[in-house]
Amino acid sequence: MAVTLRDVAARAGVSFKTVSNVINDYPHIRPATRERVEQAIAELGYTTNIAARNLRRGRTGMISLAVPELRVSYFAELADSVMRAAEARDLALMIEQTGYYGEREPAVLGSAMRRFTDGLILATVAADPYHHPELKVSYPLVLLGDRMVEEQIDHVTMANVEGARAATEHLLAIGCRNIAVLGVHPEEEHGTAALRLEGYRQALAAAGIAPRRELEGDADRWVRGTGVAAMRQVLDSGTKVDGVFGMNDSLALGALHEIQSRGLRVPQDVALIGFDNIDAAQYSGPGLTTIDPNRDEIANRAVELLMARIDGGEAPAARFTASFTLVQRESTSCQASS
Amino acid sequence: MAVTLRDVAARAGVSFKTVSNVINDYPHIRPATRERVEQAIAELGYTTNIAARNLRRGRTGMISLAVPELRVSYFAELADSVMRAAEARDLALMIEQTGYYGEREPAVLGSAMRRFTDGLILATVAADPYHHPELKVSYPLVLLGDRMVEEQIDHVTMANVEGARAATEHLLAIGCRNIAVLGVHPEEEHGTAALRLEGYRQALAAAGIAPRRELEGDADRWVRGTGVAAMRQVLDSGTKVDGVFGMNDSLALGALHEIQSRGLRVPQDVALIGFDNIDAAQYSGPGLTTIDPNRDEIANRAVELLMARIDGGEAPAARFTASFTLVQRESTSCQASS
DNA sequence: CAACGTTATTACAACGTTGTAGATTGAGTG
DNA sequence: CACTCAATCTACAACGTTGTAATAACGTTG
Repeated sequence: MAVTLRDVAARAGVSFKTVSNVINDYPHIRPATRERVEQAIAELGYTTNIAARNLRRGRTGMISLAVPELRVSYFAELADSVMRAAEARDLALMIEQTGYYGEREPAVLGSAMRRFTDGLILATVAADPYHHPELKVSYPLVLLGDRMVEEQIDHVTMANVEGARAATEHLLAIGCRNIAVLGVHPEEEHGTAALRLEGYRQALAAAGIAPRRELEGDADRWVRGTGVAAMRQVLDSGTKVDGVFGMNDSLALGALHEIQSRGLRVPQDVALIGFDNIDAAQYSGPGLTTIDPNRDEIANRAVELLMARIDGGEAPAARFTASFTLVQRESTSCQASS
Repeated sequence: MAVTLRDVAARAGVSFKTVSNVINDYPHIRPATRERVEQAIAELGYTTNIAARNLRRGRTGMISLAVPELRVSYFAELADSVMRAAEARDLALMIEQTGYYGEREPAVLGSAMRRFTDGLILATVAADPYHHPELKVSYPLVLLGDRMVEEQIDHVTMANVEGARAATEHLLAIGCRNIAVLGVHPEEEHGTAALRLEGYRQALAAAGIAPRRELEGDADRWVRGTGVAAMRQVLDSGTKVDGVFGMNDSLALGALHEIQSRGLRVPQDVALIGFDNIDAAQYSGPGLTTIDPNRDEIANRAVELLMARIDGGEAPAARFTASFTLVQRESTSCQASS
């Protein structure tokens, strides 16, 4: 069944080590020999036994990515990006799930499954940066998260505060003055919700506008359903709203639905902006303006950092914050100024 | 760095094979010995080297799942199901992507990456069952697809025709008589689109209703945007529509948007049903009635079949069609009968 | 207490690959 | 033509585990 180096060697009339050399591009091989070996490989359909190579080399060429839930679009798209980044470096990627609230993080961090791979990229949920699972693991680890919480570990993050601020400023720039924010976690001091709320408030403050609690819609999970509810909460308060910042796109899309079902027009009556730039944002009607956190950049940087660690880099923990861009679509276009 | 069986053995004062025996639950070990070994393992933080075990055992304990695109919700949710099914059997899962049109299928089938795993579950796109990549591979393979196209290979599929028929019958049952269908691929004879269209037509025929071309909305990719366009195509034709069957949920959600933005109410003016039961279907307003293809059942069966092949089962190619259920939500409720 | 049959443990040989170091070849040089 | 030095190839020993088979320990029994 399994064709080995020895089988190929026998067929080509060389030592099995020569076959190995051919495969690994050892420079000093006569063209004639190389050709004979390659032909034998082709004839026998040899493929190298990865388990043996891994054992010998002491590494697997696989890395793993742990995300909360694959079925959350943002993470599916992130996984897609990381997969491409890994592929570009000839690495295979394994995906693991830690649960929506990160409840399986400890299990994943300690998992035997992890032994399949050379290192781990962990997309933390990290609502509370001080209540972390044991991150002092003995293998290469890169964190992908909202904020840099852990001093000793490589960390790639996105510009949550700045992005949220830019989103809010965009609404201000097109004339909105009564801007709601959706997705607030009232009790939380760290984590994405707190950071993006901070950006929102910074923008308001810079424009000389005081934040108002009735414009802040709460939402625990950031999905469409809670977006609908949060929008409802704000609109039902009776306050005037001419702009909405959804702290992620799902919230914004939920809000879009609620706004339209009340007979209000987007963007004419209410302008709307999201955060994440998931695929669904461009398919809504109107298309959703949003902050693109540059997943490709995040993914590439994370894989790069991880590889450096795997290769034994002893540099101090690296930090990287990805750039973001504002993607303008119809949900904030041609707004009549207030 | 790496702790091996030998290190543990030295600490526990036994031969390294005894340690191996403890780990592998060999029955004849004295309790005292077992305890000593287990303590040594704990103290040294030993974890077994998977590469070595794989090499020795001749298998990896990993399987791979190839889907077109992870960012398509249906596949993300399918991957989630397969991951759980694999986990339940102590298998690790690797995910690969074959591209929206399956253009990377040949690469994945022949990929060296595949050598990491003991077998492959391939979610085929299979628009054309006769234009297949080389499926005569030498490793265990299970197909997950719309229809059973290949005689020689284990195949798990869903009841596309029956599901579509049930969806359409549901619309008929609540009184719809002018039922549009969205997502038609006019030139295609096989594949999901053709099958679901067939189910739609069967239901109409059984009710004594003739199909009408102007009620069939075309859509190449099945995403929200094309759903909007397909719905527009049908409504712009000026024909009366009181029910819509989206051949998947994304199409239906796109249609929902188009319908509502024309001031029509769902379900009062137009009832709407989808197919797939993706998460987003329950977050729309109104919630989307849809056909649930029972991904968990599909996933479990596929993993089961694959394991049997990996274990050397020589049974003739198995076929399995998952059951489906109709999930009723508001988009088809309390419809005033026509 | 010798002989026996379990129960526990261990020695040894793989699994298929790559790194190291040594052996061979062959061309160029004095 | 011996001599040197690359270029080319090969022998051997790992990597850390598990399967096989042999050995050691230990109660039981006659």
